[in-house]
Amino acid sequence: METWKKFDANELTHSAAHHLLAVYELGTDYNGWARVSDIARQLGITRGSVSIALRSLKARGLVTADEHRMVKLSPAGLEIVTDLAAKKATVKSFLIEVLGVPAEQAEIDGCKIEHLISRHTHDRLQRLTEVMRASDEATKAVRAKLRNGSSH
Amino acid sequence: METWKKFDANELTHSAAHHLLAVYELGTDYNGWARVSDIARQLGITRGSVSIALRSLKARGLVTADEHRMVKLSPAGLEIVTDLAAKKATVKSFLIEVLGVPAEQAEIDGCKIEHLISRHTHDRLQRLTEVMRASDEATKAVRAKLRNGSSH
DNA sequence: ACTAAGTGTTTGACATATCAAACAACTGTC
DNA sequence: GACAGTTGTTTGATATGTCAAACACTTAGT
Repeated sequence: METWKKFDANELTHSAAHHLLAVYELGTDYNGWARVSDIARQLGITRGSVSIALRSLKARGLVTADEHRMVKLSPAGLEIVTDLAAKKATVKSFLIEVLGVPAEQAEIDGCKIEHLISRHTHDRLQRLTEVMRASDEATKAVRAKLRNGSSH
Repeated sequence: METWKKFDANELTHSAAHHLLAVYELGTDYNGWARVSDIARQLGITRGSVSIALRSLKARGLVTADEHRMVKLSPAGLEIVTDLAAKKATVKSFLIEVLGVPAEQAEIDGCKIEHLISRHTHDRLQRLTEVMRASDEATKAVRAKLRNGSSH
């Protein structure tokens, strides 16, 4: 069974995923552009580390830089990060709303797994989260059962 | 937000988790004892890599070796791996039974996240899986809604 | 204009996880 | 008992992700 080795056959490492997310989030304030320093600050790592990480993201065509060293997501990078942001949101909603995990723990767990789930799992998880949000009697009953077992 | 950096503040890396699981699983056939070669074969990596990985697991007191170089989980290692095996089972059941993810994809996704979820999330996920297995009318109705949305 | 601060890069270091190849020590077979 | 195969370890290599420190360049303050 060699499934476990496919871990790093992911498109994105944990580190790369968060660098891209940082560029994306910082960019919303500046028309898509972000600076190395701000990325470093946001991720809590040094400018040097970001500089090196961006090197390979540029090489992979996921980010671009202009003559003033401002950094921006490429179309390919934007596509990846959009997908990632959707997964992040779904996982977080699921953990908090459906499972009832405390927000802080949901943040920690979600952060670790958001970029690892497949398209398929994401779709199904999103569907489940939507269904569980409904307020018909059947759903309410299931939610109630779920709550009762919380003293685990 | 520095939550993301806690990724490797995990007790266990992906690699360490799978080495421990391998010792555990191989051990069931031999009274708890496993050999480096068998671990390597099971994980699909070289004996050398396993040898090095075991070095640090020994140093951390998670596995022990006897005079014939047979490897065994320590009590601490066994405790960790028992917990891990439970998470693995829960995540897999959830993905397959509740989400309806195909078994192979569930294997891939589950393998990536099983060792990353917290105790809390595991408990809640287990509860959800149990609740969704029930065959009362309310649960059936929710499962039906879930299925209807599968054409995503 | 000068100085101080901030910015991006590079370098050398370390840790993890892997490989291939070489090695020494058993195990088995004839 | 000798030779072949298997086993566990070590070594040197590679790749990623991080750090601190040094460097050069730009920006601001006065």
